[in-house]
Amino acid sequence: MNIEKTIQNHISAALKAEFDVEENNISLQPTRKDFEGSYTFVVFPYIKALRKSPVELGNAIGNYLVAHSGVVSGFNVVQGFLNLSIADAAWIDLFAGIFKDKNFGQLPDKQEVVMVEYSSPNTNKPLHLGHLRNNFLGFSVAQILAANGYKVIKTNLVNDRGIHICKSMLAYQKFGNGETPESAGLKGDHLVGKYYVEFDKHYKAEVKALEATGLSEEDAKKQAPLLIEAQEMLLKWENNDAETVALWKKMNEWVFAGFGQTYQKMGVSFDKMYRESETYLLGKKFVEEGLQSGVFFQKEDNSVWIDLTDEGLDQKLVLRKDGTSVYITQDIGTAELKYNDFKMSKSVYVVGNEQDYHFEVLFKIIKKLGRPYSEGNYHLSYGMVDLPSGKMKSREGTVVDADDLMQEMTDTARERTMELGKTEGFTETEANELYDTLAMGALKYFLLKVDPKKRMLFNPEESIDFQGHTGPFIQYTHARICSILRKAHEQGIIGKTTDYPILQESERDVIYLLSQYPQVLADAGKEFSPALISFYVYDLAKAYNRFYNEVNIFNEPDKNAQQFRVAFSGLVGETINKAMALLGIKVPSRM
RNA sequence: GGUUCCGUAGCUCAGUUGGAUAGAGCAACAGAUUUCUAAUCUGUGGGUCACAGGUUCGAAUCCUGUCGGGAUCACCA
Repeated sequence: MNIEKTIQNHISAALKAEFDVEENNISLQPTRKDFEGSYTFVVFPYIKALRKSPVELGNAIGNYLVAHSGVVSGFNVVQGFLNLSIADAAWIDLFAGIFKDKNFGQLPDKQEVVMVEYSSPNTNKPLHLGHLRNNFLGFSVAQILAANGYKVIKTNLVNDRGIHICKSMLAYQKFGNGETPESAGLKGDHLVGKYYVEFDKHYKAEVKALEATGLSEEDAKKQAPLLIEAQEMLLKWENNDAETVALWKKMNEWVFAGFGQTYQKMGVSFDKMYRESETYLLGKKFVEEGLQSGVFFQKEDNSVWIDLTDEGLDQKLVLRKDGTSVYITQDIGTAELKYNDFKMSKSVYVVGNEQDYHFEVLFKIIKKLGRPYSEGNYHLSYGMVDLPSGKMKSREGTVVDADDLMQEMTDTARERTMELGKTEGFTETEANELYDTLAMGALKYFLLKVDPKKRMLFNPEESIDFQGHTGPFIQYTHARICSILRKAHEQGIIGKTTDYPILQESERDVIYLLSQYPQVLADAGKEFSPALISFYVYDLAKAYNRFYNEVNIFNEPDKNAQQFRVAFSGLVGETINKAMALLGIKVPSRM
């Protein structure tokens, strides 16, 4: 039985019976802690039309609910707020209903395919902190949508071509001396990243030298020999030059091997990988067709553009004058390919908010081209991750490397666990698994608890915190519950949901939270917001911990109460497990 | 400069369509363990919700303006 629905229906009925008012959209809110009651109905909106005082109206509805609803046991009216107390029997009934429902937390099948594209790395440098937010978000959103009843396809569009790759390749060619990941003792992505930095160093030196000869900064940047070489290399690549392609393939393989390891540690996965090198030609084809049909136009230098001034935007380049494709060219091609593969009705792009403009343009172009996937495109635009020292800049070396960070977190988890002396009874493998679980739990929770749309600050000291509003706090609560269930099992206590005499305040709070789970899940799916789940599961863990401190299970003389509390703890543990899984976070049974 | 997002406690963040005395965590201070895991729990202090107007029974929330910050406006991806 859903208490909320029951009350809403009876308020509607009360308004109809007592005042002849049709109102089917009744909104309830949880009662503030300082007042008695569980649910509150605000009567203000109705007093004017009914010409009643708030107290009169509140009393009338309150009395009606006590008499008819079967769940409201009492009420009080403060100003315009009708606070309703719920009978224990109704809470227990609610709990029993959830306990029985094996599919609790899985919403009905929507018969709809949704694609979530995330990660989308460049193959010229290793992943960093910003990518962590992206990957955790993307994976979590995919889990949340699946729990909402969608068929979800996770994809990763790898930007494996373009001028940036050529920069790494060129620098490797010039300064690499045949180095390999094995010979350098580096992960492949880190090795390639090293040469990207190398390129930038030499390029800057060239620019400086040119400026010294009297060139303007702008001209110097365009005329630096290294950049020109890189541009030539891109042209050669697009013309399938054998040597260039061979080098490109070799370096890409290094990077993919490195990324694979990182993804595994992050605990993310994909159903399908797309490579920009496989989609840009299709994009070019659409540009040509669009040029014929007049969606695009060509300038004198042969570059191709779209005019979006009628939409309040600018003109945007879609093909360079040398015929090579740009970022958006391949995105047009990729969109087509993805749709052909999966015929999805919604497509979510998890990409940073610095690309808001890019996606606005992309979606408009798709519409102008009249593609069948013109609708349902959504840019999940998340804010940057800042450091206390300011913005991360890969070229200036102020990035936090993803691999390093995850390793540090694991080290910290190990230290912390040992300090607390909690490793007893663990094999070495189990212990290492635990450190990993805790480390990733802390990191993921830290990055996911903030509203995705907002930029956030990454404070290294706070992120490794294991107390308070953190992943490990929730994991700890789960481990505690498992401990109780183990003991109950040993003592042969079976959970049940009937014959429970009097509920504690903290038990009511927990049951209320449990009942909210489907709604929170639906909201999180609608908003694409793992943060909603994060806050929910934290609240649940906190409420359970309060119960844990106030109430004892195994010393409880009343066997009915004991059995109820075992069932109760089990359900909280399961719900924590489910909610954390939506965030991509594992929960240990001991810690 | 145009567009756009943001400004809530010392710090990091919540605050669902406008609802009561604006909430958590961290940090500070004071407590709780003969009993199921103290990575826990309880309590105290801490606020001009950037500022000024407006809308109304009622505004952190909606509207206008001002100030401050970010992103973007590339033949980079």
